This record gives sequence, structure tokens and C-alpha cells, in this order.
Amino acid sequence: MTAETPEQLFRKTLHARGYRVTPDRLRVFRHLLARPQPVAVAELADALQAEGTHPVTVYRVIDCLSALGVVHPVLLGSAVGFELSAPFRAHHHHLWCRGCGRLFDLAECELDPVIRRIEEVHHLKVEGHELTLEGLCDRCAARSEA
Amino acid sequence: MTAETPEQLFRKTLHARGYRVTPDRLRVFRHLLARPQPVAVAELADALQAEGTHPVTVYRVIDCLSALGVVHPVLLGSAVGFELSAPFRAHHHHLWCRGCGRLFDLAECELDPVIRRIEEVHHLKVEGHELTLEGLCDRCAARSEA
DNA sequence: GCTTAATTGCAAATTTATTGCAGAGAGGGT
DNA sequence: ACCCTCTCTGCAATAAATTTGCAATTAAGC
Repeated sequence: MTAETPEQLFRKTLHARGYRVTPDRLRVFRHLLARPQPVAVAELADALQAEGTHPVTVYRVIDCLSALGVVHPVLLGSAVGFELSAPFRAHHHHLWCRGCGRLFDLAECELDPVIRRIEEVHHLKVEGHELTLEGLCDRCAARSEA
Repeated sequence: MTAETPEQLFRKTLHARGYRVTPDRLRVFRHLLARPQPVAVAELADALQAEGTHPVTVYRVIDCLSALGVVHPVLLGSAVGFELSAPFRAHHHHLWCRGCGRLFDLAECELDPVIRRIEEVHHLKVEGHELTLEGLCDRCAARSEA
């Protein structure tokens, strides 16, 4: 069998939960898929207005995608942005650089053992996690060592 | 020597960076100190208006405390709240329970080794981190197992 | 106390997010 | 392909959250 594209999976996800596949939802999804960084909803609304999606609809679509677990919130400084969750986007974390203000993806995540321990100690069931580091990116760190 | 109270340390912190010690700043600080959970700024503004602090001032005070590192933002669902940072409040993380919607503090943090590894691999300098877990608290987890 | 610069209050503007309702459109059955 | 139903969207209005400029106030050093 041929591999399933993210969009096909997205359509299935909507469908499976009784949500309809609409042009606006696809537009938001595609935008997020193409986008390397988390976006604030207001910014997303601005961007998509140019493509013909009403701002109010963007808010509603994000609610829908949140409910589906297709997107999740990320802390951007003291604001919130959204980005695609797994399996649409590989699980990863972020570094917010105090030096240049940019946000970096950190591919690896070695939190599983830590989280499993927390589950045991507290008798919790952890289903997701969001880690944001704050500090200096490689460039800014190198500069500050000089 | 007698131990230094959090408020004394706060006054010193303000002073050391050229900020003035004002009644409004103390009120915000004390409110956060007494408060077990992170607060949204708007909510804080409401609460403190009763004590005579103007809402606009609350926004400005939070900016000030953020700049000083006295408070830091925390992800609350898809909103942001603030809470005191170390050393005013012991470093800790949170669990957001999908079952009952409550937010729990997790005392221990065993992320240091993980973070040190990330620093090495990426040549970063990590100065702070924020981890929020999402899942089920002990009570909701027990119930769902039944 | 006096001086100076930081801080606050107020009013207004801006930005962000929510709501109700009527019309448009997606999806299932025929 | 057509129809029916129920979801989704657009619009306009509203509400809530946050920012800004400026004048008046006040903390802190001398």
C-alpha cells in the first residue's frame, strides 16, 4: 500500500469524530503543515484572511483542531501559539532564545523515563507534555562566551 | 543571622535593578506569594482592583516582575498564567488533568540531566524551563481504571 | 525637605476573542 | 444526481484583554 499523506489522515480524523471536511479546515491545516513555527491564533487569522477565510472561522477551526488533538498550544514567551501535534508533526520541544528572541525546535525528547517515574510516584496517567526551554541559542551562547 | 523573608528579598531584587519599591508592586507580590496556583493577568487585575490597584498598573507590574525574573509564564490549557519563580517559590512543574480540569503541582524535577545533555548536543545555554504535563490526576486515573 | 526620575491613574484606542442567528454547504441515503 | 438534515460559515455586534500618551503623583538619594 502507498503511504498516507498528512492531509488524508487529517480528513480521516475529522470524519471519524463526526466533523466535516471543509475548505476552511483544510486551509488552516495546510497552513500549519507548511509552517515551521507555532502561530498565535490572531496571526493565523490575519494570514488566512488573505486566502478568504473569515477570522471568526479561524478561531472556530482552532477550537475544533484542539478538541481533536490535531494541534496543541505552545508557550511563546508570555503568549500562546499553536502547532500540529503528532502524528502530523514529530514530537519535539522548543528553546526560546533570550539573546535573539527566536524559537528553535529541539528534535529529540528524552523525557519518557522521567515522565514514567513521575507517573509511578504520583499515580498519575500522563498523556501529553509540553516543555519549553529558555536560554541562549548556539550563536548567542558562543557570542556571550567571547 | 535571621532568615530573610521573601518580601525582603523581593525588595532587594527591585532595588538592585533600579526599580522602586511601591505599594502596588508589593501588593501584587504578596498576592502571588499567597496564591497556590498560577493566575491569568486579567484575573489578577480583577482581584487587586478590590485592594485599590488600578488594572493597568497590574499589567505594568507583571511586565516589571517578568523582566526581573520574579515571575514566569505557565501554560494553562491554551491560556497563560503567571506564578512566582525560584527562589520565591520552589521550582516545580504542573499536571493539567483532563478528567477534572484541575492543575496540580509536581514537586520534584529530574530534568537537569536531560537538559544538560541537550545543552551539549546543541551547544546551547539553558537558563530556565517550563514543563506542563497533561493527563489524569491520581483520582481520575483510579476512576478510569475501574 | 527638596529634586529628579520612575511610577501611577485615567481615558481612549487597539487588539483579541466570543456570541446569535440566518444562509451556505458537506455528507448520507435514495 | 438529488434531496434532506445537520453542521459550518459569514456577518455584525459585543465583550474582554491589553496597550498607549500624558499629566499628576511619589519613591529614593542628597
